[in-house]
Amino acid sequence: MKLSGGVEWALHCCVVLSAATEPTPATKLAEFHDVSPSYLAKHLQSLSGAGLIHSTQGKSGGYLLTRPAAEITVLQIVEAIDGTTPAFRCTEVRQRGPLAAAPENCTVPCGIARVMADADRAWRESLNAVTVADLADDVNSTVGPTTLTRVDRWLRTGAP
Amino acid sequence: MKLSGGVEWALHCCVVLSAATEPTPATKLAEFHDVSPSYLAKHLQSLSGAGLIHSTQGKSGGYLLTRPAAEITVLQIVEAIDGTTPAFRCTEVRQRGPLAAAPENCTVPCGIARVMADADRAWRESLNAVTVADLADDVNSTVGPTTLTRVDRWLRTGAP
DNA sequence: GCTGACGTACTCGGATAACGTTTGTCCGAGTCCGATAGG
DNA sequence: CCTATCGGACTCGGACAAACGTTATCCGAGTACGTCAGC
Repeated sequence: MKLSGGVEWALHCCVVLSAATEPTPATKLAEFHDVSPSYLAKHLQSLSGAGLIHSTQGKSGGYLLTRPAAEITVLQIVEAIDGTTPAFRCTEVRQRGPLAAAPENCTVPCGIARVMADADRAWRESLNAVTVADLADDVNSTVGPTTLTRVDRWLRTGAP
Repeated sequence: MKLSGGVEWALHCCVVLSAATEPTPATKLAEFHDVSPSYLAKHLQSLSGAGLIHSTQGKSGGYLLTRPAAEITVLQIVEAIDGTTPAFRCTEVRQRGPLAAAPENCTVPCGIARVMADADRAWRESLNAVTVADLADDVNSTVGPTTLTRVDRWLRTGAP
């Protein structure tokens, strides 16, 4: 089981965008994180398609969060990049083979599918309990109180 | 994020093996579930390598659980097939780019990595709370009390 | 009748190809800012 | 001096290849059982 690598980039980008005071183009975000601009653009499009960020075109265009950072959860970002389909997909093995169960007896998921679905739910609930604002606060309290302010200044002026 | 399809087969096989009274060859398990024998064998090898099932060769050889079903958790099976590496892998983005953090300031994981690790832990704890014996009980209480007994009889004789 | 060795058939185990998904890249359509010319 | 128009450059968005991992398969090494010959 592997999560798409773009999830990490998207999360960092959202934290950065929560500190941005004006639209930030994808190239700036890519330069800031030192990653491939083309590939990052692809993931930002996914975030845009999910309605988490809003894009404006033109000379001073770029991306901006559509909601306050406290109203965007980590789960929403993960699902925007990685999709909402559960990791485990039941193929109804019990309905195959010589002792197959009849379809009319399979109105409820089998025990294995239920266990996996419960675990998936626990995973998603854990991610849904944290917002982008929480992540931003963590950065400020860990690295330094003025970190995100300096990030915003770098995005606007390029000064460290 | 997608889980290996072999996980489902491995779980079903372990439930069946918990009912088996004598070594069961891979071909029987494949026939019972109506899946590819060669590919199922590969996953059974993974389970064997993890020490969850024991293999005996020869004419009446096959696979058998190494422990009582109540001492084998779903998590152990999932990790045997899918590996123990977490779904999210932190690439230390914070140490890259123009405002990179110094490595000596990165003694603890960043907030994003912590959140993802917490979710992973919740997922694994949820899976670790269920044993193969629980799954077997569920089958007996859902389909019928004699289901696994009939499965064992089919494995030995071939009679439905 | 009992014991020992042998042959056979069946088992697992690892090494080997084909497919699909993810990753990575590129170019085109659309839009806003600034310069410029006219009133 | 103010305003309307035009040009240019920068932005996002979607369509197009390459690489990795998963899926699927095969054949070889090893072992326990059944048989058979000898005692």
